[in-house]
Amino acid sequence: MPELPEVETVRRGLADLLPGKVFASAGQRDSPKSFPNAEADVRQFLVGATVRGVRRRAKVLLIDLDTDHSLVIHLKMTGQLVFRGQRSFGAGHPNGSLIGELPDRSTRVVMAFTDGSHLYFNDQRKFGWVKLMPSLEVPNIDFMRKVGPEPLEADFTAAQFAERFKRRGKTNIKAALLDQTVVAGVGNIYADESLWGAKIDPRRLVGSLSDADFTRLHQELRDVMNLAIEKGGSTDRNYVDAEGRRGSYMDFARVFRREGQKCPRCGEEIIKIRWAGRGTHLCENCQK
DNA sequence: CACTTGACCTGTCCGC
DNA sequence: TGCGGACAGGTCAAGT
Repeated sequence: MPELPEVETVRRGLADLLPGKVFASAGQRDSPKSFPNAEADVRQFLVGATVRGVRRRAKVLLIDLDTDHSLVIHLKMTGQLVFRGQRSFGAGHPNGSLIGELPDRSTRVVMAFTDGSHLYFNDQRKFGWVKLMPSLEVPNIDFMRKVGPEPLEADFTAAQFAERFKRRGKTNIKAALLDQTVVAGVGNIYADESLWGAKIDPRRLVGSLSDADFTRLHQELRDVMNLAIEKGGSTDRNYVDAEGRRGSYMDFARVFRREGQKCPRCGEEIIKIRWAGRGTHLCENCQK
């Protein structure tokens, strides 16, 4: 999915577009799991509600409403949240949208605003969801209670980062990085990219890493995620931002999806293996 | 509790 | 061009 940099890019787009808009309607098209909300709640707390702001926690988006309710949204693997103004436009429009007419066959939820604009939730694989709930309950859902700290917070130190991994000492560093309860927002792309940057083999046991290893990994993870946000995220397949545009981080990736190419650091061949249940890219020559 | 594996879905690509 | 299988950026539940 959409990992932290992609979700943050969508958040920034929506934060420019949505505040002040008033919901006119919202409903699922053919996939009840994508929008599992009682019709009565939608009528009472969403229709007529004004958007106050858009937040992100880990890979979760939060659209806050003036009814003290929030739309809680997870894009999972293939989710997209695409905004369209009153005048609809398709591929090739000057704004660079890659998405054509909406809704399309992967549109699961359509949200309309009173000014005639729309927000579409597209999700090919139907893993994602849009849930309406009281804003005060959001911190109490299981995921929010368990999720680890935000890696890009200014006061998140290398020492705190290393400390978080202690309870996962017997597993490998790749699996631990993907564990959202250790640190929030890391997915397969930025796990591989940051491990390459820190020169750490993804198969290493967490317990075997030194303080210096954690310090490098902490720095590389923050650097690569900040660069990815600057580039509008990674579009490997489905990901697009709030206006349907692709991200360009994949042009800058060092190992992810670059198997068979030369390592930009040492020139040896980048390989792809199956590890921690995921496709994993590395340079065996410089990641130890 | 820590850890691993399979399930949830649809679409695409690759080998036969 | 058809078909089976593997795989795809993420969590969960259920197993050991």
